[in-house]
Amino acid sequence: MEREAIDQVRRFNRLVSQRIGALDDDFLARGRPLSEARLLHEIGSGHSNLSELREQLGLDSGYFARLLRSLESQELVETRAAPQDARARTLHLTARGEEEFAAYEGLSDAAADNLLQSLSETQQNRLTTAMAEVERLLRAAKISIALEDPRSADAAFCLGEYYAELDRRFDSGFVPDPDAPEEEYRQTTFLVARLKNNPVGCGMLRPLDHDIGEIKRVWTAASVRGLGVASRIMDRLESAARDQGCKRVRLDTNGTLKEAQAMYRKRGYREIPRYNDNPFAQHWFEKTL
Amino acid sequence: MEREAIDQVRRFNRLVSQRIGALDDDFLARGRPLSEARLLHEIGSGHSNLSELREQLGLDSGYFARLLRSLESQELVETRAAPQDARARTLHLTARGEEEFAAYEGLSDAAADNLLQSLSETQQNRLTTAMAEVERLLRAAKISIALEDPRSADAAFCLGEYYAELDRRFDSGFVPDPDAPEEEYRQTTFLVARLKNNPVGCGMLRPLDHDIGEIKRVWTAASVRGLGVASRIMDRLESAARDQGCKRVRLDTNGTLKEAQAMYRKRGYREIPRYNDNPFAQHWFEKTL
DNA sequence: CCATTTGTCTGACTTAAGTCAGGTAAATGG
DNA sequence: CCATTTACCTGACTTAAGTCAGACAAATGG
Repeated sequence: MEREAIDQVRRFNRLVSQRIGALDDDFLARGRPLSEARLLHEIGSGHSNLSELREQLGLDSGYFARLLRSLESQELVETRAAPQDARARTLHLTARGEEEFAAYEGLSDAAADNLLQSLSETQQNRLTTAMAEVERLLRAAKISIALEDPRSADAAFCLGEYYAELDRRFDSGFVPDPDAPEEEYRQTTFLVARLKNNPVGCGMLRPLDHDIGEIKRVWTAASVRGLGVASRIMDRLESAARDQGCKRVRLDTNGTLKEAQAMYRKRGYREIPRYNDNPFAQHWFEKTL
Repeated sequence: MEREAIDQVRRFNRLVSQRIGALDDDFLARGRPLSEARLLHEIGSGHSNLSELREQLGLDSGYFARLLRSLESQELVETRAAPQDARARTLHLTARGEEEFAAYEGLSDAAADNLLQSLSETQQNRLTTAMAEVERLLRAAKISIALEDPRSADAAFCLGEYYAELDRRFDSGFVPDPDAPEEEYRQTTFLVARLKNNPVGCGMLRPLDHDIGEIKRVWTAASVRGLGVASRIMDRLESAARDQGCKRVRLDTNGTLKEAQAMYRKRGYREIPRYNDNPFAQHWFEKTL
């Protein structure tokens, strides 16, 4: 199973990189080095900030400057001083640049369409559906989850976002608890999910009783919802609880958080009577580990 | 819809080529140019014929020789004269080469596993399933279907394979009709499906009555079954029939060809009474276009 | 207001990757 | 058996892609 999955991924990579390689060569077809074509494409797609773009493409600043000079000498791109900072530069396509950009777009579209056209309609639909799934999951795989100090800046950011959302969604609004004492922090397992170093989710576990843990503050940024981040956080928190010797975990929630409740039930949580005096809680759940 | 599908394909390509690029760089991590690493990998995977491999990788013969010299000087690869032809050479890994090959394999496995490990188990299954689907369909998309003279070598090859298979599968064996007269060929629409110029499927349409066409000899090579090639051939034949003014198409089949019958029914064919005297036919179908 | 940092640029270099024009020896077809 | 083809090789070259050290001017922080 394991072996099969790895082989599938590797076969996929091999096949796709051939295919994609072939598509990329179409870029070359317009008689321009690939790096220039790519840069032109990025500028045309609205990246007008030089340093940001260089950072994103991960290129050496000298090399990048030279690529720009080349595009300028072809009169495809103009650079202007940035309004706020005379050292920085902004990038813009000229009219000719726009034309070239459109030509590349047309080529890329044609290549994609060509691929689709060699399939029946049913197959086309299956292909795009499967591609969307692969894309979604590759995106999800880029998100890493790690232990974090609950007093760190990233933890604070996640909690801030979480509280703001609760305040928006609860009928009664929401006011967070005051900060927990040091003692409590020490016993807390706090996880942060990150996409390229940006925090996009969190969740925590704390002891409730000698063999019961409580899961709290599971949050996912809107930008990454539907990627199963909350599930992965829950997985990790539950296995942490198990490692700490808990037999059961509990959690509470508000009636307006329907998706969360659906997830809890799907993960095997059962509704139980009120076990705390949280004024914002309307449902209480428990799962036996 | 169209637009969305194209965008999905392009988004997928972009995302995947980044990911794959990152995987490929891992090859570089062993301090060897990518082309050498790739060549080593191919030789290790059992490609021992120099000219075949060069052909497959599409490399210049001079360049290829140089790559080989480099691998030889690193004592990773040995070349020997081919037994049947003293001009040709065969390629083999040395013991050190095997070690390096195993190291690359390990790295690739680790990269794939690393990707999988950052997903939940459910997500891993979904990812590999979707990848298998994409792979299957990309493979299918490489198959092109084109009009062909029914007397060409490729058509003869397909028909030969088709008849051989019928002979194997029919309880009574199978003996093909003698060649049709020129007149009949002229009215026949013959299609051949090809994968990289190798014929892997065929199918034909001929007029049966003034507004009825007959589909015959739809065959798919075992190596590409399950990729929907037969469906695509049927699509093309039916639309050819429509273009020729047919209102209905008919076909006959033998009882042992269960998959074919299932496909016909799925495509809207209904069983009808015997309409010809084909001694090998046991079922007759018709579809209104 | 001055030392330092930041954002961009130039010049001099390297490496990977590939092309092209021949050259040699074995095989092959008439 | 000889002219031609085939399979591989070498040497001389090119191009894309990138690295690195340092230069310069604007911004910034104390």
